[in-house]
Amino acid sequence: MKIGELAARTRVAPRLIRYYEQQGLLVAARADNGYRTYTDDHVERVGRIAGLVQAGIPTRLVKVLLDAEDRAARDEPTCPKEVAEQLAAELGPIEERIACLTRSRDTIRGFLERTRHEVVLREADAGHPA
Amino acid sequence: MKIGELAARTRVAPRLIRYYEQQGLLVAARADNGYRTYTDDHVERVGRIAGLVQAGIPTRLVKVLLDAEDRAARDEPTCPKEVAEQLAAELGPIEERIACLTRSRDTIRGFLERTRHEVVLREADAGHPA
DNA sequence: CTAAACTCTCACATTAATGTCAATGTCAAG
DNA sequence: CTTGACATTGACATTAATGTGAGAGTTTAG
Repeated sequence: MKIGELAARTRVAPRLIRYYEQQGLLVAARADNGYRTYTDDHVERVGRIAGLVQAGIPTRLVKVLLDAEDRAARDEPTCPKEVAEQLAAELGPIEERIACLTRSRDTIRGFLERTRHEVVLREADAGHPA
Repeated sequence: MKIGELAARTRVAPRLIRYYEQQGLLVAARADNGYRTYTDDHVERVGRIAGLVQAGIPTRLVKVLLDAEDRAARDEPTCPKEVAEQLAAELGPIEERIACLTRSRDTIRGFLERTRHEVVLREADAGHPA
């Protein structure tokens, strides 16, 4: 598929897909005409990249992470010591982010539950007003 | 306490603490001399702000979130419909971020486990080489 | 064949979060 | 009282992620 379809499927702007490629997070084959061509695998890859970037992971680290995932997927647990150190250094901050977001998620859920009840009550009132 | 201590305790630069205040995420009392003064509560607050910002939540939304948490803490489940909508809109993206980060966390953990084993093995080899 | 829709590259603008520096004021210790 | 550490404000710089537009080639539908 071409970049437009990939963009549509991932809801990531073509501009960004090219940017991610430029940052080395993504490799795209080229058709004879120079157009980038992608496979279904790229859909997941781009989604993952965008997710991590939106979660505040800078592209430089996203690269390290995805490289690690790629190796894991290929059952290649070998990983240069230096990379392992980078990963280890990221673990803490990532866990903090998860904790922070989880807490906010729970807060929001709590609010929405109560709000939904209120709405229901209000609708009930509207249904049979005094 | 003054801004320096708060910065040290939260590991957030004074520059940013002031920035967060300017964005309305934080209210600081002022001493007679104009110095900002903080309480212990601010330590947690600033930590939370920094955590969310680093998790990719823009300050504008952090404000909405923290306002909600404040209300929840005060048992004030009332919340303008408009705010509830904003919260609802954030929920999805936040969950995605959590999912993304969680996956990366697991990948990293897996790697580190295996790496640790390798290191141990290598050390063992070093201990009694052929 | 032609027009519209896509693609390419390149350049420039923007936004948010942050760093940095300068000029000034305050405070605490010697 | 002076010096050094810290605070204040304000201006300016930077970085990363993104938006935007131009100019040129490609493809597809009519």
